[in-house]
Amino acid sequence: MRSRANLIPVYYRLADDIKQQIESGALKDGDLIPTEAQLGEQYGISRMTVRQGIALLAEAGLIETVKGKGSFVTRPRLNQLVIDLKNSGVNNQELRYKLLGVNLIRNNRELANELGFTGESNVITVKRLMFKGNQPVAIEEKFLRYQKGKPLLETQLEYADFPDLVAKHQKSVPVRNDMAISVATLSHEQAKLLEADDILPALVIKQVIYSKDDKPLGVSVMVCHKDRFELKATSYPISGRL
Amino acid sequence: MRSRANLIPVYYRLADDIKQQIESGALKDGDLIPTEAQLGEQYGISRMTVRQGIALLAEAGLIETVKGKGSFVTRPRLNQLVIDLKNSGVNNQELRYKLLGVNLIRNNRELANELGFTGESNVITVKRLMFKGNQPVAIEEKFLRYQKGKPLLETQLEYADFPDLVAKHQKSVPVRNDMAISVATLSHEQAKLLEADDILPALVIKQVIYSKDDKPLGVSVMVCHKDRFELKATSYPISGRL
DNA sequence: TAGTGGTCTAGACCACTTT
DNA sequence: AAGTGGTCTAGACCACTAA
Repeated sequence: MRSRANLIPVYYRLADDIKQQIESGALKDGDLIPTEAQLGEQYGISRMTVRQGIALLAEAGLIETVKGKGSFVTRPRLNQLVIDLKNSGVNNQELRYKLLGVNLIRNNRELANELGFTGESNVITVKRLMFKGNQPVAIEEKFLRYQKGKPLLETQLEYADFPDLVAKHQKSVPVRNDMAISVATLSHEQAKLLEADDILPALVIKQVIYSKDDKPLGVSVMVCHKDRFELKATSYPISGRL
Repeated sequence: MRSRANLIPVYYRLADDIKQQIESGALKDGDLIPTEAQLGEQYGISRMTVRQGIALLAEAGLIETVKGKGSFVTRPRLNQLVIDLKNSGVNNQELRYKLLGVNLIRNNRELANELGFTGESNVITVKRLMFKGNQPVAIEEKFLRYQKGKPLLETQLEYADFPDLVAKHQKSVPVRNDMAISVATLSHEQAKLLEADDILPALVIKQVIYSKDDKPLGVSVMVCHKDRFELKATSYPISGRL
């Protein structure tokens, strides 16, 4: 029953109406929203269409539906924060890259084991320096499980982000990326690259990308200048989709 | 057309089948999956049911559908990492809390302004120490916009996480949580609380919770012992729901 | 037993893309 | 013009929850 004048689907309008009621406080945490049948009646639409709207709200984390009971209002899940490496902070548009070196380290089973690359003894390393303007902000070192017949292209090495690079070089499909954020002190060499003092603390961001069977395919370690780099996250972006 | 023997919905089985094909590499990045009509034919189900399965895959970030064209396989979005404060690392189950103090700071418009609490001059502060076992791992200081007639309960102060506390104390509904992760050096006082050396670097996690109209409702600053605390994130969890 | 959400059908018309 | 996905209908039966 979409109005001809506007292009907004009915189910979307329904979802937005309820969202407004939640954000204004008219519907509070724990409240039941009207049943699907009631909403269908109110809006003069079929139940399947109502369900589309309700699905949107559930996706956004604004409601939770329980079979046999109804749909309850829940507070948005502000405990879940999302780091978007494509946009916020890390692989930002403003950032420039300088390739420091690419190496194929052969027959080093020790290193491979340390990285979790089981059954492999050859490791590819890629080292880059990240700049904001003319200031170096971070050193990034990537370790890739060696994959025969999947050469790395120059352009990828310089510009591709880590998940992309792994996807391009590996035959296994990458399905998970784990990140650990910690603090370390700059080594002499690192300090020189970042044009910083020796003893300066630094933010360390380590990523490990896994295949379906939990085999590590690649490891990335970023060492970031504490005053020039800040990692940002925001709450579950799905909430914003409505 | 659900089999009587199993309880798994058809649309779910369809989605899982395609997921397997993607993760095994049979369907690659950029490939078109069969059209909705074709899938309906293959599985002997109606188009609306096919669409339910396709919606699951799109939610998981495994495909993207384009009107008039079809559904394309996309690599899982490993650039989006999720920090789950409820489970991973921060407000962990294993952590214990010790309340250090609660204060109502009156008539301090300077502090309120600094926190972004426009039009407010009273600020509530809550300070806690977080323990893992008997070791202090982090100092957490929260600043809340003062809200008349919404007292803070003892149990909330000691156990509630930050978004919860804000939700309980504010009349405005919290809708966004922004986080910034940085590095600092421990002050003398902080070092003493964390039973650490004075000059030790520390991980600083700052959160700001906003209402619908982008008014800050609360600020939380966590100062974490570098060797006892590691912040963890993992790729978009929706991918795992299938 | 009555009410709820979960699954599914067999159609329809539309907007968009490609040929 | 033909094919695609997007929206929507008016039913149906089921599983679960509550009284």
